[in-house]
Parts: sequence; structure tokens; C-alpha cells
Amino acid sequence: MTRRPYARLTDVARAAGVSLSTASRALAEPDLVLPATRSRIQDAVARLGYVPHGAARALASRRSRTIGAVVPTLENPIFATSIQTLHQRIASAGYTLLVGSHGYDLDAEVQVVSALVERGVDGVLLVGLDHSPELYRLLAKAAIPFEITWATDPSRIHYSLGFSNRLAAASVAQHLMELRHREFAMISGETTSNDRARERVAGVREALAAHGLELPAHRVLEIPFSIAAARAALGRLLDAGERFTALVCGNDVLALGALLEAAARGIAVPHQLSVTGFDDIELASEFSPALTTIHLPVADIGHIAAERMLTRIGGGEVPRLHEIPVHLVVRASTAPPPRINERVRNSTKSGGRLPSRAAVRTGRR
Amino acid sequence: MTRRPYARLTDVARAAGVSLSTASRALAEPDLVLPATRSRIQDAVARLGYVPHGAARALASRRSRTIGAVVPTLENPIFATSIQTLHQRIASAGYTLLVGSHGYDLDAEVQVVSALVERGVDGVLLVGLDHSPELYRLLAKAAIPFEITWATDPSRIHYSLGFSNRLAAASVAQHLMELRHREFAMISGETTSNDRARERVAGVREALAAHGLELPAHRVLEIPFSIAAARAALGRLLDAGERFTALVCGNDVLALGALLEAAARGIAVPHQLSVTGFDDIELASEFSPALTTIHLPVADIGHIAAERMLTRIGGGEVPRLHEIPVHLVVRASTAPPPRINERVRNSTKSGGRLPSRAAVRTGRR
DNA sequence: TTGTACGCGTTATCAA
DNA sequence: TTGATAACGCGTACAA
Repeated sequence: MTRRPYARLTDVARAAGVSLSTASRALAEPDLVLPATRSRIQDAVARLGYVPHGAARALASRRSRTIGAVVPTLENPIFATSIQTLHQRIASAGYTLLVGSHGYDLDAEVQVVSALVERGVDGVLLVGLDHSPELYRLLAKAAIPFEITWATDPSRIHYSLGFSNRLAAASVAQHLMELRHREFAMISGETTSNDRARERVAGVREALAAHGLELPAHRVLEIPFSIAAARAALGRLLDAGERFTALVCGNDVLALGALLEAAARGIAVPHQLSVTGFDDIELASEFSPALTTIHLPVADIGHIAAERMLTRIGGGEVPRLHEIPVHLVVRASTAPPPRINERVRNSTKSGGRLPSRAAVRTGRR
Repeated sequence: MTRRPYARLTDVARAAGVSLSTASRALAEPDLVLPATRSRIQDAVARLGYVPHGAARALASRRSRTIGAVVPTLENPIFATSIQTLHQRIASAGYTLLVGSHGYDLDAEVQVVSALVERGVDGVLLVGLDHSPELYRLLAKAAIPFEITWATDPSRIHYSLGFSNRLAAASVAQHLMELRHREFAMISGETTSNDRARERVAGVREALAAHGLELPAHRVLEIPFSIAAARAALGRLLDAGERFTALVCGNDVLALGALLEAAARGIAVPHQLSVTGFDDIELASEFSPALTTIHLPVADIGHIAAERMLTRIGGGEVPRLHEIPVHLVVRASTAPPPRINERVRNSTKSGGRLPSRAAVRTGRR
């Protein structure tokens, strides 16, 4: 007898004096085994410290009890949180989570998904609709159920769970217009290969257009999702002499950067400038001024995604499209625009000083 | 011939007119196969869209090319970021990342690790030294290499990669004492089953003690890692009439909460109160006032952890203990303490008002 | 350089 | 209710 470092099911069976199949059954379908035999087997399992061999199981059963989730980046707390709740839910169902991130690079994403497919994941969760055609082919060929999250696919070609980024963004613009803003600027994430960012910009544009307003291209800055980049972006807009009373940001991280830059330049939010975010991360409500933003039920998304995936893997049916309600949360960062002569037109070099409502310079061209 | 949805290596071999083993070899050790045969095989692979079957591979080779990482929570951006860099590094080496989180619950952690062991991960990354003995037993029995991160194990019983949380925290206290602070308070994460938090409190205590100062228990609040909890905690300290000029926070998230609460109460940081953090997340440097904190090379940690694990899996050797340099970053949230009559002693109910340096109330007992 | 044949640990089918 | 036995897809000594 070869000395093995671990016990396999055969060893358990022998120790319990039953056949391999009975041992297997006792673990998979305990009810089909007599209580007496079952407990002998369970004793043996405990005594030998038997741990099932996942690969062997996966090979024989053609199920890995593993789910893959691919996000653009974990640095956005919004993805990190949803991954977290996703993991909790599937773990309680005996599933394990394989994660990957691609940094908004669609080709990198194909590699990541390919690795997951190789591992035989039972399902894949993706973010958004923008993916390489190759990725879709890969998944289709492997016949692995997958789901789009953070966006909805109105065509219902794919299973999707999310909300309309366009409508949500439009409601932000709507809110600002109701406050009587007419001059807008926007700081967005890169829109190439990011349908969520693109839709948000489009949503704002559409809402404005419906009221005869426009959002010119030079007032929409596309930048990486970082506070530093957002600060710099607002700085560029101001330094360029752009005139706007409302700044719409693609997400809360960008909005936070804008708020910090505004504070550093002595621009009063919301009195001189209104700022909005998207996501409603924890800081949004705790920051001062508290951020007007779109609230997303992040934990719900992870949870529901898990639920849908588990039922599909189990052979159940779910509606192709699951729309999650999102809503605008009005807080302290938005207010009616200042009167003409109080507007922000260019940068104030005098960093820390708190400006009085009247102390605004004239813009250089 | 059964109609299969996918191609296996046998199919590739047949299509290329070679034996199964040759096909296998062509993929694993291309150099051992004649260029001509090799390319025939590669053609077949491409034509059939062959994707290796991970489970079968793992079963035969006894390696899953999968690494597990278990963190307390992904909500702390510091863990999310390191997981991200970890993933990048191991993915480029053909490995996949299995993640798990346990929410600071040691028993839950055992379950998570157990699931990873079942999946046959080739290595496991853990955070900190506090783990259930059962977890250590599990890993030892399965003979899976594992590594402690975010902390060092001076005893060198385990492989570890990190820094001394105690010394780092002590250096924060040292800095504050050099500024002539003598009255301290601390907001920490829960120290039960969290050695990092415990060590940080201990580090501050020791440093103070070395100068004859103390940090009484009632001035150390242990709370969940959230901004809201931190705000509430500072509120409680102030409302209780505690007198302190320096507030040491267990990490940056807590410190941010403290800064926000101080601002809301009209307490000037750093003039009336000095506040410090730990981690140096992006917001720490962008916030106003910028936060004095301990800088951790987060990306490096993920990267080095990956490197060490990969060499160990490959049979290589690495030093048991890898110490990462961390250092204090002094920013705008710390300054010498105010003169006696300017100290913060209790809460100011008049939220938004900015107090002049002299406008501080007398504490109620 | 290539091929044969067995083993990896489990599930699933079928018969007893 | 239990037990034989054939897959599952690939790696790898060993032989050719």
C-alpha cells in the first residue's frame, strides 16, 4: 500500500467497510443511504480527515462548483463591494469565486475569461456590454452561462442585470435643469470600451437637448478613474476659461476629486458650482458638502447576480433582463446657479482662502 | 462518434494525425516535438478551438495552476488593490486567482480556506497572523504552501511578507510626541482576531510609555472599519469630555471619518486637534487637510506576494520573512498641540460654524 | 522523436 | 439499499 499524504474516497469506503459508490452516495445524497451505514461513513470521513478532490469531482461530474467574475478594476469600491456580496452568497451555496480584472482592456479581458473557461467555471459574470466579440464566441462555444451586470441589454440577447445608465444620468441632468442650470460641463471616465461611461454622457446630452441645451465636446473631459485625475480635469476646465455652473461627474470618485479641487481653489460648492456624482459610495453621504448622486444598491446587485447565476446553473429559468431600481439622491452639492456676476470663470491661484460670495474674478478670455 | 460540444486533446491528435501524447507534448514542451508535427498540431488546435480541460489537467498533473487569496474584506481599498496587482502578476504566469473574504470572522475563514483546499489551490495567501488553529492544521495536512501578508512572523514559523505594524504605529506616536503632544486618544478597528489592529494599538502604547505617557483604555475606541462609525466614535470621545490633542486612527478610512466629524463640529485640524491615519490610500494625500499617515507600498505587496508564491510553487526557495519598508508621511493633519485654553474639550453643537482659535468652550465635567 | 498504456479520484449508470 | 464498472480528459513513465 502506497503511503499517501491524504485520504481519498476509496480509503473512506474501505475504512467504513462499504463500496466506493456507497461512500460517494453517502456524501452526495445522504438520504439514499441507510442511517447506520451513513454514520459509519461519516465517522471514517472525520477520522481520516477526508477532503474531496475538486478536480476529480469536476472531471467526473462536469461541474466545477466555481463561478467566475470579471471586473474592470477592484480599485473602484463599487466593484469590490459587489464582488464581496457575490462571494458571500455563492459560498453559502458551496460555490467558490474565481476573479479577474482587466483594467478596461478588452483584449486583456478575453485572456482572463479564457483562463476561467479553462478552469471550467460553471458561470461567468461580466460588467457592462462592451466586450470583444471573441469573448462572446468563447463563452458560447464552451456553453457557459454568463451574465452582464451594471447595465441592461434591452435587446435581451444576453442575460443582464442592472439599470439604464442613460436614464439615470439623464435624471441627474434633469435635476440640475430644474435648479435652472444652463451651462454644463462633464468629467467622465474613458468612454472607449466602456458602455456605462458612454451611456452616462449620452444620457446627460439627451436630457439637455430635450430642453434645447447642449454639452459641447470640449466641456466633456475623459480621464482615468482617479481622484488626482479628476482634480486635474476640473483645473483644466477652469483654466481654459470655460463657463459652467454645473459639473456632472461620471462617478463618485471623480466627483470627490472635483469637490476637493473646488475647495482647494476656493470655489464654493454648491453656491458657485454644483457638482454631481454617480454610485453613492459611502463617502458621498459623509463628505462635506454631501454629494448629490445616483444611488445604486450595490450589495443587491452582487446578491441578485449570485441568485440568478445559481438558479441558471441549477437548470432553472430567470427573466433575461432584471432591472434594478436606482434613484437620484439630492444632497448638498447641488443648488441653483449663482447670479451671473458670481460665476466661476477661471482659476483662483490663491489656494486656501475662502471666497466671499462676491469675491470672484473676471475670467480671462 | 458521439457529438461533443467541445474538442478534447484526443480530437486534436486525431486531426493532426499524431498520437495523444505527442499532442500533449507539443503543448507542454514544444521543443521536444519536430517543428513540422508541432505546427500540424497547432493548426488543429486553432481549427477545433481546443481549450484544455483544467480539471483533467489538474487531476493528472496534481497542480491546479490556481492560487487562493483570502482577505478580511474587499471593502477596504487597501486589500482590493493588492488583490488586483496579485491577480495581474499571477495571471501573466498562467495562474488564476480564487478569492475569498470572511469579514474578520475566523471560523468563516476556515470555511473559505477549506473550500480553496478542496479546489486544490497550489498556494494560499492569508492576511495577518490571527487565524484559527484549525486553519493551520488544514493547510499543513494538505501540504499547501501558504503565506502571511500584511504582517511579519518574527518567529519565522510561517512564511510572511509585510512589516511590523507595531513599529510603524510607534513611529506615528513618536512623531506626535515630537510635536509635543501629551494627551492621546485612538480609534481602532476591532482588535479581537485582528493582530494588525492589536499591534497598532500596542505600538502606540509602547511608544508613549517610553516617554512616561499613557493611553488609557477609555480613550481607545474599537469600532467597525467605516467612515460613519469613525465619525460617531470621535463624537463619543468628545461628548464624553475627553481631553486630547492627538487622535491616532487605526487606518485611513477611520481617520477620514474623524476628519469629517471634526470639520462638521467646527474643530480645526490640525490647529486644535492632530489626526493621523495608516495605509496611505489615495484620498489621504488628496483630502484637505492632507492626512499624516503611514505609507504602505500596496502594489508592491501584491506583486512580491505573487512572486514569492510562484517561486515556492515552482519548488524554489525564498526567505521565510520578507520585510517591506514602510514610512511615516507627514502632511497637514498634524501640528503642535494648541495652547491649553484653545483645546477641544467637548462637542460643539453649532455644526457648521468655523471657530476662531480662541472660541473654544469649557468642557462640562 | 513518437506512441502505448496506465493512473489521477470521483461520479454515474446499471444491475443485483 | 448497495455494489461493479465504465467513463471523465489529460500527463507521463516506458517502450518502440
